[in-house]
Amino acid sequence: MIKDITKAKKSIYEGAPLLVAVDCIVFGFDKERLKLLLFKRKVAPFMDEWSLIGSFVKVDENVSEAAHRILHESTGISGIFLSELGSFSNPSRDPGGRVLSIAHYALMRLEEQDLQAVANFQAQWFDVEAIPDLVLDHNEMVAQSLARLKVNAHSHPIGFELLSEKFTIPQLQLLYEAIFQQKLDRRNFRKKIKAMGFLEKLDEKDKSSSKKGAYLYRFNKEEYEKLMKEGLNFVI
Amino acid sequence: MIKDITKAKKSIYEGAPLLVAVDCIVFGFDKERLKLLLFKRKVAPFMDEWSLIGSFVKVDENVSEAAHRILHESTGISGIFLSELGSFSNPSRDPGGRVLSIAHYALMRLEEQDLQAVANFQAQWFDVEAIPDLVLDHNEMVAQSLARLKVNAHSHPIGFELLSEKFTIPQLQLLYEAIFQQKLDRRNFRKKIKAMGFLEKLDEKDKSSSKKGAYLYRFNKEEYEKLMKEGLNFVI
DNA sequence: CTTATAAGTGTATAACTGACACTTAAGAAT
DNA sequence: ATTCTTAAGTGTCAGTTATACACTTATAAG
Repeated sequence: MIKDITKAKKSIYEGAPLLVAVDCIVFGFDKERLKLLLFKRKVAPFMDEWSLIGSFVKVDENVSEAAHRILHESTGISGIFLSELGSFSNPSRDPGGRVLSIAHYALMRLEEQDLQAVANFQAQWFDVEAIPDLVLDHNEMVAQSLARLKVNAHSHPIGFELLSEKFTIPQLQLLYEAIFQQKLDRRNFRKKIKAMGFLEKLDEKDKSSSKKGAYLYRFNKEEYEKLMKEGLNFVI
Repeated sequence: MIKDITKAKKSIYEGAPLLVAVDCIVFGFDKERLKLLLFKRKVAPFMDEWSLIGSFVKVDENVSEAAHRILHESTGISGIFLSELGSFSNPSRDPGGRVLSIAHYALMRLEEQDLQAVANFQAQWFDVEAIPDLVLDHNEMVAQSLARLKVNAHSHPIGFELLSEKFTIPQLQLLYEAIFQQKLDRRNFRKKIKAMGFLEKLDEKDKSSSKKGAYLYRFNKEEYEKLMKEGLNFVI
């Protein structure tokens, strides 16, 4: 920090600037499986290889703004949950130059149109169980994001960023099973999640996955925030 | 990322480079209280104001290496636990220029010599309950670090980075009380921490804080790592 | 009207958490 | 020598929470 910036510019970076980029690890949930958004690069270098979406931070924006902007420019997606994962700064991580990337992971609800829409951007949703080889250190970024997601899911109702406004309890359970990568007991899951008190049962049913149909619920955000302030422990 | 680096250098940063710095939030524990290491700046700007230690990342090192190097150069401290907190990137955070800082928090054992040694570097250990106004956004960095420390202390035996090799259970309890900012029950604390199974009782006593003396313990790292792999839940 | 399928529900046992009070060791004071 | 002071060390019980587990119900399909 602020030793002498003018000197720093000259002595540290002259002729070999350090560029700052943002990469986004975008997770979505299509009511059954956890998905990851990837892009097929259409230009050199790494033409035709799969990659996360990312670009450079501009001088007049902070990194969070950059992440939102880049995501919007590259996919049309906006207004979703984004959280900083951490920096990836190995000096030789990018053969094209010294680029430090601040990875962000994003969570979004996958509606029908999202599955279509991203195709216009040469993007594709992959099942997290079947992620291809990615450019640079992007596989490592994905692995760290999944680990972070697992940890955070224990203390935040992350599920609600990933589900559409109305969802069934079996859908919510599928999501948590995808995040934790383990089967959960149906009865105990329902008991716990209901006991937390921020689910609102609706009078509608979703019959897309069974004849009987499952009741739809809604997440009561006010109730949740009240509970968080009191120190909710969200253990599934 | 990697759209076209040559173009990026030109169009994004020409004449207004974005510099990358690292700031270190260094916590220590002196067997009684949680402390924070601060520096009195001896040069303009912000002469004579208190500040965290930080400097610029060099082109041939990653940010973690930079944090260790900067800490060593500024304090003589080396080989301590360091973890990335996150980026601070408000474009106007530093009036001297566009500097993005990646904050790292560090935990260290405070031995007698450390209390002396830092004086040679115009540094001073402050009680975390009494931190002065700091330059730039450093107070915010400290606040976020304390919050992170609180969260992490629940899932990692952070205490052991902050205590010297041999410690008593009452010292360990004081540390957790400082981190969580609440009193804990002596009997229950002892019960839980012992049940975790990675404390080795020694035949020595520390009589610095009572006539009776408290038994010294040692942290068994192998045992701890074995437990972590099996999925230890470190809840104090 | 039978069948197949996923949704929905309750209970009993074990494990854990949290509250709580007296005894002990040893130096200090008399 | 005896008493006093101080922090260290110890166990139990009650309440809560976690886990394991099996049958009934609603409805569309055949």
